[in-house]
Amino acid sequence: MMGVMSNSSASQAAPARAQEDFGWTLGVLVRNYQNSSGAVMGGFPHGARGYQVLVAVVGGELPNQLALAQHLGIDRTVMTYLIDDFVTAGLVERQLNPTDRRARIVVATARGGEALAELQRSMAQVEDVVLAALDAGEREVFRTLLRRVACHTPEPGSHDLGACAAVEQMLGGGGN
Amino acid sequence: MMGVMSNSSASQAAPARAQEDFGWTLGVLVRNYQNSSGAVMGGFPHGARGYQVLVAVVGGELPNQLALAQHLGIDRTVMTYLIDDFVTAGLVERQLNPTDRRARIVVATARGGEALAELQRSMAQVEDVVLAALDAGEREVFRTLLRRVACHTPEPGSHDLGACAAVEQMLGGGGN
DNA sequence: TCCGTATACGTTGTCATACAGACGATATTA
DNA sequence: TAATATCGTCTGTATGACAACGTATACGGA
Repeated sequence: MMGVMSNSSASQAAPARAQEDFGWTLGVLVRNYQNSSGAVMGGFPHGARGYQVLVAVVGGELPNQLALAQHLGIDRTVMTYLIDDFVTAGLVERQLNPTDRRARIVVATARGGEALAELQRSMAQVEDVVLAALDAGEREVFRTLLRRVACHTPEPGSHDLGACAAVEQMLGGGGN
Repeated sequence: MMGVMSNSSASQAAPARAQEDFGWTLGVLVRNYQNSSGAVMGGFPHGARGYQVLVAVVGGELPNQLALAQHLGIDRTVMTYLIDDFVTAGLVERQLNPTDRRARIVVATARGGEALAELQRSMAQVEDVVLAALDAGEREVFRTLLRRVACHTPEPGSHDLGACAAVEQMLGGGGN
C-alpha cells in the first residue's frame, strides 16, 4: 500500500521513539486510570465500566438500554447482564416505558444515586492521582481538550453527540 | 468507606453529567483510536497493539521480552505469542543475548522496519483524524500533556520510566 | 565446586468475556 | 390485518487473558 515511501529520510525523521508514541501514552493513561479506579471501588459490580454505566444512567437522558450501550460503546447483549447485576445489587431499576413497551427505561434507585455520588468523589481523587503530573490549570486544559475530542466524532453515528453539544454550550461556548 | 458524605449538597453539586465524565471521554477517544487504526492497518498481526509492540521493539531500548511486556502493560505469556506472530510475519527476530542466555533480544527485521515506517505515517493521519476537533497547536498541547501524564507513573514500578525522562530532556526540558 | 534460589521464556489448561444469531414481544407501516 | 422493523433477552461459540507448571540459565552461599 502507498508505495511512495522510498525516501530514506522518512524512516529517519521518525525514529520510532517509544515514549513519544501517542498510542502508548494513551494506553498508559488508560491503564493507570483502570488500576486506580479498580482499587477505589471495592465490590462495585463491574469496575470502572460499571461506574460509567451508572453515570450514564443518572446523568444522561438515554431512553433505553440500546442507547445506553451505544453511548458507552458496549454491545447490547453485554448491556443486558450489566444491568442485571446492577438490579441485583439494588442500584438501578428497569421501568416499563409506557409509550414503547419494548424498551426499558433504566433509572437509578436512591441507593444507586448515593453510591454514585460517593463513587464520584472517589473518582475525582483518582483522576487527580492519574493526572498528578499536571498542575490544576493544566489538568483543566487537558480535560477540556479531551472533552472536545470525545464530542467531535470522526464517524457520525458511532455514538450520540447531541448531548455533547448541549454540554459544550452549558460550559460556556466550547473552550478557549 | 469514608463515611463523611452525609452532606446532601455533594450529590447536587455533581449531578453526574455523562458527557463531562473523564472516564467516558477517555473511553470515546480510545475507541475512536482503535477503530480508526484498525481500519488503517490491514493484515497487520495484532492491530493497534501489535503496532505498539513494533514501535517499542524498534524505538525502545528494551532488553528482553519481559521488559517489552511491562512497558506495554501486557502479560508476559501474551507477549510470547504476539512475538511468535511477528516472527512468522517476518517482521522481527529473536536473538540470543550473549550475556544472559535466558533472555531473547527482540529486533526488527529490515522488512519490519519498513512496515513500521509506513504504518507510522498512517498512524499520524489516524491521530489527526481522531484529534480533528483540535487545531494543530491544541493537538500539540494535548500530546505534550498526555506524554507528561504517561511518563509520571503514580505507582513506581508499574512500567519503565527511565526512558521517559530521557525523552523529556531530549524534547527540551520537560515542558513549562 | 556444589546446591538452592531466582529469573526468563515457553506451554498447557481453564475461565471469563464479547459477539453473532435466533427468538419473543411490541411498534410501525402498508 | 399482514409485513417489516426494533428492543430486549437468551444461547452458543470463539477469542483472549491469566494461572500453573516445566525447562534452561543465572546468581549466590556453603
